[in-house]
Amino acid sequence: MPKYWLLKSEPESFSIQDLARCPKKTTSWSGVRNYQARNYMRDEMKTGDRVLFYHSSADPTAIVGTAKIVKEGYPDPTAWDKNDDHYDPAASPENPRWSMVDIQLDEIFKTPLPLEQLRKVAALKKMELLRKGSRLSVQPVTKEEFEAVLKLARS
DNA sequence: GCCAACGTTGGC
DNA sequence: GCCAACGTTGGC
Repeated sequence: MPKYWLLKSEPESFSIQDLARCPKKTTSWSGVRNYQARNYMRDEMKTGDRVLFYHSSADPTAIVGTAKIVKEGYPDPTAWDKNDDHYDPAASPENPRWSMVDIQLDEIFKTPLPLEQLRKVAALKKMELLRKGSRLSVQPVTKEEFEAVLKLARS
């Protein structure tokens, strides 16, 4: 049974269109520096899990497509790269501290689903993304929520 | 181990 | 740009 997730990205730094241009439409999800998000990637994400791709700090903020996990949690080497924006002096190859997964694009929605629209959907009432103050950049999504989002994208 | 100060996220 | 809602840090 696959699990379901939502990944946030600021399109100014990495958009779903950028993902479409990657070799094999695949990228490593590096740079996450939050323990809860790391734990999901390191411990719970499995190959074949499905992903909703969300554009934060965008106009409008919206779920813009889907992807899947193609490689399970492994060390994030940007953590010990001094020139990387997400450099962490406490991380090293011996003690990686941060993890990432690889994702591959499945689909870019013809029409993005903005937050405003998602808030109107009864099936998504409890979705973590829509909770006030929700900041987690890697979130679990229920099967029901994932399917409700897909249904919206096709309507 | 508490908690105030600080830094960050992210919608608006 | 504002600011609410976080998460992290570090003094004690």
